[in-house]
Amino acid sequence: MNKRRKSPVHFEMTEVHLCSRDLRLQILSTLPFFQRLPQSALEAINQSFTEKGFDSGEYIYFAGDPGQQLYVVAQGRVRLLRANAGGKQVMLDLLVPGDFFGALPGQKQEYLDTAQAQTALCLLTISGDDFRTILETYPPVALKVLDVVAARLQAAHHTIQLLSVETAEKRIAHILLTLAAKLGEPKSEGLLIQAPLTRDDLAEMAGVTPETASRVISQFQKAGWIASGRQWIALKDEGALRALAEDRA
Amino acid sequence: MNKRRKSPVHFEMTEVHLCSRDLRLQILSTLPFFQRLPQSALEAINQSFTEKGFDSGEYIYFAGDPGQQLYVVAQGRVRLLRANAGGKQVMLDLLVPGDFFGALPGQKQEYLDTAQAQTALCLLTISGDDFRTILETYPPVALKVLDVVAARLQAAHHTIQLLSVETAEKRIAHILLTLAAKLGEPKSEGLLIQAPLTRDDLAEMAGVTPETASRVISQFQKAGWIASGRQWIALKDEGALRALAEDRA
DNA sequence: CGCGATCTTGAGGCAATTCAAAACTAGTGG
DNA sequence: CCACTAGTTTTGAATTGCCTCAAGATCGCG
Repeated sequence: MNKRRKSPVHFEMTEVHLCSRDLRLQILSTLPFFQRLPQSALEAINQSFTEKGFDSGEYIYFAGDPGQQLYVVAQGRVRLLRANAGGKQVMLDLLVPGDFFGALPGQKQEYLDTAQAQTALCLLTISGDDFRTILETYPPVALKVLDVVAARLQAAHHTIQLLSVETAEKRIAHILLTLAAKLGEPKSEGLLIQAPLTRDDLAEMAGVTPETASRVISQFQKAGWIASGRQWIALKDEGALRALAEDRA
Repeated sequence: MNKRRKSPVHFEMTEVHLCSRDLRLQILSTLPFFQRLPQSALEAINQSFTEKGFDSGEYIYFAGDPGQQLYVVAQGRVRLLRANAGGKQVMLDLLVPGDFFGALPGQKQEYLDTAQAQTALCLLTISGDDFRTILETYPPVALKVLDVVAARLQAAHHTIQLLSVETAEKRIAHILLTLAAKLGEPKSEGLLIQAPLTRDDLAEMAGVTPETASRVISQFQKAGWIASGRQWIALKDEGALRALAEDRA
């Protein structure tokens, strides 16, 4: 019983992945904040971006590195991390295509967090100054960016609340629900989280140790709420998880 | 020994405090994001704001309340809170004159956190729609607001890191340093944090219980790093605290 | 002076961590 | 095709940092 299944997640190849030229424009035009811009503007903006590929596991930059680049995920997933002196780290965010990260507007000369490729990656990048110029040139874009950053602030506040007042069990339930909403795809196993997700990853998101994450996952599995294996998790009973997460259990 | 001193913090009166008419304009023009605007624009913006007073302890709004108002602190201090079903709460931020809060741009129809007057208060308020109109009318303002929100996101990420990987002791050291940088005034007792600050407040900021906060404060006091009494704390040895906070101890 | 609120301190308990070892998985090459 | 191996996951036992519960001390105010 409790047989572990073969991974249903389709992993990207691990070689560097460059975006094709037309893909670039397509990605840019799909970005929520560049929508409704005239084609000419998109062309101009496209000029300012450079593409860059990364292998899975590679670091894009480290906290403390000097730099002012802004990145946009075209393909793949990026882990945004912070580590303390003791080496323990948190995952602040898991970025998917369309998300931006790096030097946010009005930031100092150095990166405050670490960015790592979770999968093979294609990024579009632009200097902070050039990005600011775009924002100044196209005010509607600035408003869109503001909306995105404000939404992220709310998400961060939610995380702070979880870390402060909730148990490990509830934090992990919350994170599974968030990930499923962001990356979930219906499969035979349940709502599969489409990203290679180790126990360590989960632990870093929930602010617990990998062992605790594993114990909680086992528990959820025994309850029949999820299915999971190596580097993947699928939700089978979202309602039950939500009930637990929201104290309605 | 360890005699407790009389509170050196000057507490505001507890009655509702309304801003004088000219104070309003002065406050608005002092706001970082309305600077460099022509006087005429300031006048127009001023029209859109309404003033509102609150007693110390009063709630401005609760999480879940429907509403779309944006608030700017003119005088006093505001606690931004989130509570869970069990009643435990976190303080997300302590807002001082010039800070805004409430319905951030592009937000749903309800408040996600709770705002409470920590002191007698004078607020300026504007509807989310009107604020958005201002941002659309004056693009430089939108950029300024973006900078502020981005900075808050960084601060929130820092807090997440603290809560995830640091001990109660270090978290409290961090918070004292942050508060001192924001509200500190040099006094004979040391760098005094100019706000009524109970152990409960500290506990809510650090994500610990009031008892733990008290124990840590006692410890810091014995080490001679801080002085403290009822509702106040002053830093005497910032360096030592920073060394502890940054793992250089 | 006495009351209510704040703060301190102690003792016991518990959730989560640490340390450690075993079980499992997926990919590798014989 | 199967055994081998490196990485991942599970599980156990002991430890600990923080919480809970509770009493007592202290402060500031009317």
